[in-house]
Amino acid sequence: MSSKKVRVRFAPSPTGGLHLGGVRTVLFNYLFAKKQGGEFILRIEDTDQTRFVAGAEEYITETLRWCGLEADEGPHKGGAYGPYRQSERKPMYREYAEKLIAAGQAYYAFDTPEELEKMRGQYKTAENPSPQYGHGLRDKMRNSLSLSAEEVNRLIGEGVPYVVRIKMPEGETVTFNDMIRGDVSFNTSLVDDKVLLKADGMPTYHLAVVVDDYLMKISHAFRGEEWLSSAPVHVLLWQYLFGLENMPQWAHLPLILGPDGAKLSKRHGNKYGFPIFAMNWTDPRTNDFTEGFRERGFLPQAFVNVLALLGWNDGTDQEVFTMEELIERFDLSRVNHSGAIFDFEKAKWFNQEWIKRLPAASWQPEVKALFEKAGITIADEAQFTRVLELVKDRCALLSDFIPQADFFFRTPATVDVAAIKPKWNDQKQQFFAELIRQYELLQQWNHDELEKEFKEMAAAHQLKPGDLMLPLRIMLVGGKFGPGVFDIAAIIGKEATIQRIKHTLQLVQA
RNA sequence: GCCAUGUUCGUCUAUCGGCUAGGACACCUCCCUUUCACGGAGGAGAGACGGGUUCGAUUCCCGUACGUGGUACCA
Repeated sequence: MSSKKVRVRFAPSPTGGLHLGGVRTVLFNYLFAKKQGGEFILRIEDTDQTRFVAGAEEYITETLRWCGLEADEGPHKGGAYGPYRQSERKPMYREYAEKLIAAGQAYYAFDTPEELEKMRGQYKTAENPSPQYGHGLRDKMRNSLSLSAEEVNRLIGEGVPYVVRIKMPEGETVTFNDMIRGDVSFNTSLVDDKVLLKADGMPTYHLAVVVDDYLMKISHAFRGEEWLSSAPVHVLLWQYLFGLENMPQWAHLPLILGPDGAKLSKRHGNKYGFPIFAMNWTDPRTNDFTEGFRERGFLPQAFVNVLALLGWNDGTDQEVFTMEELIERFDLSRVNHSGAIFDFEKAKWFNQEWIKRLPAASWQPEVKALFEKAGITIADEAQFTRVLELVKDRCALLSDFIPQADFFFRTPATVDVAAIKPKWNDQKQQFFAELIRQYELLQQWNHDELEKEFKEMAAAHQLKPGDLMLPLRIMLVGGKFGPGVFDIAAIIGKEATIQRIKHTLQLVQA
């Protein structure tokens, strides 16, 4: 076992966008595999044809690409263990289902959905709100255990639809060692006879995950904690089909929760106003839109960083990690056991850290696109870089660059005159009127010259520079924010500076 | 209901029997900054409850409570 090549897989169902929890599962898979020099496989679990959603698979692939978590094998790039879509592997599953039936470990069941519903209604009580199709009730249903062999053959011969269900043994204990939780045990009497092969011939997740993990030589299987309850079914299947010695090691990851403590869902995003999905997603059937972290203005490095620290830490106080560091430090034994509530404020902090750490060039194209979308054309890339470096400490999201820097490229739409007026007087009016004249004469239009001239003039007018800089800032920026005023004046140039001062002077007088 | 799993500041977490319980986000105060941030210094803020085991429990065991997940021909 230990000498086996590490092969892990992420096996999403292509039913919509990928949310935080899904991406974190990918991350932990990826980090674990890369640290051991193993392989990371993407497998599409599209066994439910009624839930197929166009574009979902492409969305998943693109999300992994954006996050820098690309698979070594998968439907988009092939590999030695394909196909990587379960719908394309359909013929492979039946033989295993038949094998289980032959061994008496599974059986045919002919109950229609209506009959199942009726059974649940009939046996439902206050103490047992969800009766199970298991050892207690299977004799009362229509299956190859309760029916005679002739009857079963006749039904199958007539083409009556059927499913294959696992026959859960009675009174046995199934135990397996979870890499995160340690030994976990289940009493098989309390697990129902899960459907393995559906009436349409497709396997359910339970059969498919076992067969494909075996066929694809998966060594370690990571999934969310919501799967823990069905683990005994999978363990039994491994025992029956391929031998426990070949079973991958399981790791059930703690869930990511919403602010109310329930498993994170799209609902939380709508309710609390933060993204849930990695990227924007619009459901093609309902047109239901869900915002993504990418479009909200997150850097992939930050997004990955946030996810890594939700349920894991390296034991030190370090919180900002590069992908290389994560791969190096990641250790399953340091993954928490309990679910973690997602905190959007903290996520923004991570993003801000990454914006500050990375050179502007690495995210400049994204920000430039945002500016152009806002109607601001960037002509001079070098100057744009200078502006971005100047304001980046003030931005937690890439979208923050627009309000923090648009005034470098266009006249402020509104000027906060109300912040100037109360302390305005004739002396200041005269000061700025002359400042315009002096600035027009200035030969060297740079930060130092602008400041020098400004201060000399303030002294000449017997005014305190501090009382004049805020008005100047508001004239140039429109409000009380932004980097140094003379930096701004230097960058926007003589013409714009003078024009903005003149414009505000008129507003103040009005 | 049953099964599984979990429970340290508001949130993410450290602690693998010695704790005056540490850090980060958010919050508050101050400094820096003639704006806003960034940065710096402080502050407030936690071991669900009850039993054991132990010289000593946040750490180990049991019980209770509460949370979450599961209980589909969905994954």
